Amino acid sequence: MEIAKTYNSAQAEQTWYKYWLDNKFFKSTPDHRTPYTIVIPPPNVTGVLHMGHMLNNTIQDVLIRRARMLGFNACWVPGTDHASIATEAKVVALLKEQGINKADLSREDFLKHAWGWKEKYGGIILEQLKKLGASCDWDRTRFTMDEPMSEAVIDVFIDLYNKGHIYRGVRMVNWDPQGLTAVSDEEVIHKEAQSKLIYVKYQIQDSNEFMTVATTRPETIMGDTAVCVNPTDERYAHLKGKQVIVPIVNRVVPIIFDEYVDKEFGTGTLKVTPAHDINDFNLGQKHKLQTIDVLNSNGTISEAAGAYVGLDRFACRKQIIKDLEELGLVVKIEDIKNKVGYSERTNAVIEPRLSMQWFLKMENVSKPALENVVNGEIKLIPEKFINTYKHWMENVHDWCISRQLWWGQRIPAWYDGQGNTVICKTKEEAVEKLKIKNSDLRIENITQDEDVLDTWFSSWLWPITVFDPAVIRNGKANANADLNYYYPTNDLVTAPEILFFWVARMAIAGYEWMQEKPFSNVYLTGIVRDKLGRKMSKSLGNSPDPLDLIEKYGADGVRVGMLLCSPAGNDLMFDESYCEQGRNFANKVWNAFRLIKGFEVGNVEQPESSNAAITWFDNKLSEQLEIINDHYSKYRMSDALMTTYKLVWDDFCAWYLEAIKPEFINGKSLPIDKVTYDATIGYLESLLKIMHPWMPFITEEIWHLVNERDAKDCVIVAEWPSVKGEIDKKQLAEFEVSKELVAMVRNVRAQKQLSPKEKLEVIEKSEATRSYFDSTIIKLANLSSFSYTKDKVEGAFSFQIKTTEFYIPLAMNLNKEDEIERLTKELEYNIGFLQSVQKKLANEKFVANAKPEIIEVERKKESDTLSKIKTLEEQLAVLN
RNA sequence: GGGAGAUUAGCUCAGCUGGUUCAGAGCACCUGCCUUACAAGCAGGGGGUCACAGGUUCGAACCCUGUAUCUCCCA
Repeated sequence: MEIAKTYNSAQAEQTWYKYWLDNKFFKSTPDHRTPYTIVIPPPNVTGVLHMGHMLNNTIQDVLIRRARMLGFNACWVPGTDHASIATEAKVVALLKEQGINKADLSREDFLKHAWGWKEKYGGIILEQLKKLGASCDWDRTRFTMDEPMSEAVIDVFIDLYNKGHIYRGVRMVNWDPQGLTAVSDEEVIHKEAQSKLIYVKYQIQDSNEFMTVATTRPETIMGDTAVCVNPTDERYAHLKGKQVIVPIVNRVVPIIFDEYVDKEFGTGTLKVTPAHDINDFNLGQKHKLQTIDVLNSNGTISEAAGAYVGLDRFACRKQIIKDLEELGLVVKIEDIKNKVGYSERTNAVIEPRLSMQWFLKMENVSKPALENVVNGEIKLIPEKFINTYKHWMENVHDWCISRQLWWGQRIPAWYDGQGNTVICKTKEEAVEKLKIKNSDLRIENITQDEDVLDTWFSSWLWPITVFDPAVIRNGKANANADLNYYYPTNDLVTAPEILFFWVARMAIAGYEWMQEKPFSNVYLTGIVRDKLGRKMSKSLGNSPDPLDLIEKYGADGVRVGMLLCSPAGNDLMFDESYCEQGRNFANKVWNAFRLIKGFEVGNVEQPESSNAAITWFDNKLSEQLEIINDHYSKYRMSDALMTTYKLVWDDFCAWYLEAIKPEFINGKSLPIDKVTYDATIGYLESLLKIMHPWMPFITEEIWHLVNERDAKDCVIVAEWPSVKGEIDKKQLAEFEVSKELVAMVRNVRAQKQLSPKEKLEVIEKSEATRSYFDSTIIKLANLSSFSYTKDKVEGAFSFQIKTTEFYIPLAMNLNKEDEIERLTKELEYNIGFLQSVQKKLANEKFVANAKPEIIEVERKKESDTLSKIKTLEEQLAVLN
């Protein structure tokens, strides 16, 4: 059979993904086995795969594939998030392209368009995940706005309302003037900006005196209802009880005194605009000030301002500065740096705005979610995030859950137009309930709240409702079989940026409705950045398209590449060269397979060298597998991968295969004996299993090329190899010395420019007459013989490994000067080393305080070095 | 402004309880090889004052204090 020299990834990926699907290997249903469950962080339904998804989902797939091989009933639930604001923005933009204005559409018509868009483009990202090899149970695919999932959201709202955790009120919210909706604190991104600090003069009423107020937001002057100074500020003490005139609108407002004002900032005076700043709002509440909202929802100046009506807020800012200057009221303008909030979804500058919203009281519901992370019931990986989590949970604010959008779950609040409100699922129920409150109820006057719920108000239920959306109303005691079996899930893999958005809230929901954590471990990945440390983003154009990478390097190559550079919780500086490394590794594996496949089994005796190599690799495999398992248990993914990489490349390919490879004589490879061949196939299969979670496609491909197999005999469902009971560490150490010896011989060849084909002789100075790996050494170093002597061999090239001396008799004459120089250097180093060791041992305090085993080690070092020095001196004596 | 973390080779990172010849790995680099599994490879090699300054200790990359720089989170 002709096997291609390089591995063809595209072909294998297509074949095996389909094969796995056809054989339902990803499918999970409850059975007698222990479940291992991951719920996917649902990507936005409108999203396309980016590098962050790649990283995130590769890690999940590695975990789920390994769990499957370990015999767990592995279940990875996929799905998408309706992402209300992002999706609605996209649909609005799309309609605009078609010349349709959202404002001209009814709610029903708009939703029809939105669903149409979702059906057409939604879920592209799930198809892309398949290219990556994601082994999700696709039959379980969920969408946060699926009918049953949405119903659960409403159940939750009603439940929380009935428990008294939800209230409605006028509060200062983060308003997105472009998306025309409130957004939560977490959806505001604060960025540093260059701003102008304007010093404006306000005249004191009935006086010619002015006071100067510094502001970065002069366009809100029309909403000023006070000027505030610090009560301890001497400069303004005489103004107690006075009033000032607000420029432009000439409103007379009081001067108030409050500790809140920073004497050092600006002029130590603050204009108070309760409608447009949270702190001013608080001041306004405290001092019972009037609130004048001078902005419309879209960021233009409102009627209430009395000036500049209809002008955009930023245009107004420019204009008002100009006008104030003309009035001679501007003292100076300073350039300052300050933080400005932007909407995460639309990038518009956020406007603090008073509006009627729904809130969830967080104080009580969040308690178990805090406790159980702090006490380790839910583990965060890496642990450093516990501090961040704790800090946030201890200072958690009430959650604004209403959004002025249409795409999402509509708030189940019903009004009768006469001031009565009821919370219930249907209009029919609302009628019944309102009737009790209002005897003159007119059904045509009943309206439902126009707002929808925050997207996170549905995704916080994800680990529960993907299994049983009805559990909220049925109660935990009546949970279905799926939820009972799969909940709590095992691992959650997500980005630290949504620790509060999502992770904390899922924990809250878990304890609220299941009285149990939603997951045991939260693995937090880093942000994928480019080589220069910049976040990958569309606008920068620095993000490669993951699908292009897959095409170029193969899915396995990209998976390996991603994980080679991804420490948990730290950002990763991604570079395509990692994918190249991944692809090269895949190719290495492919070629190892080609070599083995090319062996011709003959009726020959097993060489001693092969027998020894097998014994060694048997130990090595177990030793390394143990380390790999340990890395997995600590979620050290890169380490687990690198250990696997080296086990395959260095131990298996570079040493084992070289040791057992039949000799090549007269243009023909000799046959291999059956015992060695079978052992080698066995090792290859074990390695394929160990590599499978990282490189699912190539391992499956080779698995089926190695042997004829039954339809269901696939590496994806093969049993994870086990570590053998007793690992012979001594033998492993012995082989390390042999490797060193082989390397030394190769080194000598290179130095003396001897061909690798020329056989050399090596003699070891030792009491022994043979050791276990002699024949392997002869093979690997290409020796004519490897023998032992009790006496020195004169005139031969000599070197030491540990404390043992070796000789290589060479036909050519050694250059005396070179040898003396080499040996002298080594001698000097050893003398220096001896001194440092002896100094340590001479230190009474060291001997008194250090642990005995440490002192023992130092003594050993001393004696070893002494004997080494003795040997070197003897060698030099001979040369001189 | 408040909090968390980082700084180890050219790059990306390990270094877990302070003690093995402990200063490591992978990549990159340099030298030599087209040696019939693999040039996407093989063999060999160079490279770090562990950010800086103090301190604790018999002993510090590791613990403490301060400084500098960077990153992230929150307000």
